[in-house]
Amino acid sequence: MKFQASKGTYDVMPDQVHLWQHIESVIREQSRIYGFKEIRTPVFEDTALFVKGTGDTTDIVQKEMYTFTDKGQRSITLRPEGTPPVLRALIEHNTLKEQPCAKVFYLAPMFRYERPQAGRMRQHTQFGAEVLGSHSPLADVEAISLLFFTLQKLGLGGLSLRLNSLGCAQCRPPYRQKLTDHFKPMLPELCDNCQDRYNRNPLRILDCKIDQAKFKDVPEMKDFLCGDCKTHFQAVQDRLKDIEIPFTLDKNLVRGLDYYTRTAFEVISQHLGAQDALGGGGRYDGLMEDLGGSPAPGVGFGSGLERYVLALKNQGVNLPPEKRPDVYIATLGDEAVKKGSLLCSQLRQKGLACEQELLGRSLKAQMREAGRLNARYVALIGEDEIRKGLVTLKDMDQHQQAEVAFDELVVNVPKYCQCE
RNA sequence: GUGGAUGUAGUUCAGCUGGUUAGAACGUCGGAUUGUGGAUCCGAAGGCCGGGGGUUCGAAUCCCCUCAUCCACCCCA
Repeated sequence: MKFQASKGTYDVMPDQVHLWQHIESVIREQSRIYGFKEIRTPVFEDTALFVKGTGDTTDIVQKEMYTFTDKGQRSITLRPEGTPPVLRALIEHNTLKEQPCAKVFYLAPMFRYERPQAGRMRQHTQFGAEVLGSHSPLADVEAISLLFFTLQKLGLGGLSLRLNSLGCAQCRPPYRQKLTDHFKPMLPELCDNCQDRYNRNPLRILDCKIDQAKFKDVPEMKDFLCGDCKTHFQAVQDRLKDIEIPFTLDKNLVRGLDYYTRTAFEVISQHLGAQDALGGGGRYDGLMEDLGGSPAPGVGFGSGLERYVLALKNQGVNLPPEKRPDVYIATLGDEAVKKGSLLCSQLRQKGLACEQELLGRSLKAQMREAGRLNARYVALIGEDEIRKGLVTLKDMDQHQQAEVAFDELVVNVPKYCQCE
């Protein structure tokens, strides 16, 4: 039996970790600048939270959830998306009663049972953010701009933002009716999938790539938007223009989740394959109430870090260099090994990143190792050094070395090692 | 869930229509330099050729099954 990572999961090995840490630190810093506080919720929740929040007509709930029964006979689900748990937590902790508006972000693993492919994993990591309590178009722009500028800050290029308005509880039902009326006569001509969508959520038919050609004279949401929705949508667009976020209107952008109202958006990258959305989101003015909280509007997004990584690699972005070890301690002989291990410990106490030989290899091999690790200095201790009570300190960049008294080196490290 | 492609040293890959001890590059280890890295040269280690079954005198190579990975559909981040 040879074990391997489960289907759709992967390991981030040590040589890749700095890329992830870089992305995560940019995300945290951007979130701070935009005034979003981090929130951490459990990896699993009561299954009903997603059935109710995400929506039982969605693919996520219908076929993609990791659901199991625990020993207490509770139905538990590994979270497939971040928004319902976040709202649950805000409701549970009465956050909006203490403050009228809350802005939170999360950076956490999500789980969906899907067939893996480029940019789609069963366990993936999402950066998401939510603005709760505000109807203002500015709230929409807060979410969109955090997403967009964070991607930009990371050096992701070839971005485009697509925008649409799905209307509200007042104006969407009539539109939905109009849409079903429109599709009814042509239903037999539509693909199997769309026939299914017709019953589940007719708006999603607009997303279909196969039948696009038949959609020429389909009624459009924009002609049905109520006055408030129209004003809101226009204001979102105006504010985006003010802050110079380019976007295109996409009347077919529907989003797969049931809870969206008004604004829906998506950021896609040219540098990705079929799964080209770096992030997407929208407004969900009814969701707080659906989940048992006091009515409150909200808007947010989710975005996939695996796709950031893919896109960054595909476009060949270079990253800030990894931190190098300050000192590599090379030793020859038993006494030297003991002395070296003491030096290593003392230098570490002083805050230097130190490595020592653990395999007892030849000096040549130790030097090669130091080179491979890109150590700034090598502290060499052999029999000569032991006899004289000193250390040969080699500057690996300058190819120079000098002898320094052991005690002097430990006491006065900065004088000898110019370390960042 | 559907379709296509691919599984050979640690890694990336050769291996033609089946024919002896399965190769290269990079990496690793050692040596040239008995105590000094990245370059160069020399050498070594390292493979149940994804797994199982079948055809054959003979299978990495052909057939079947299976598993896995990748890509795409679907859907989404």
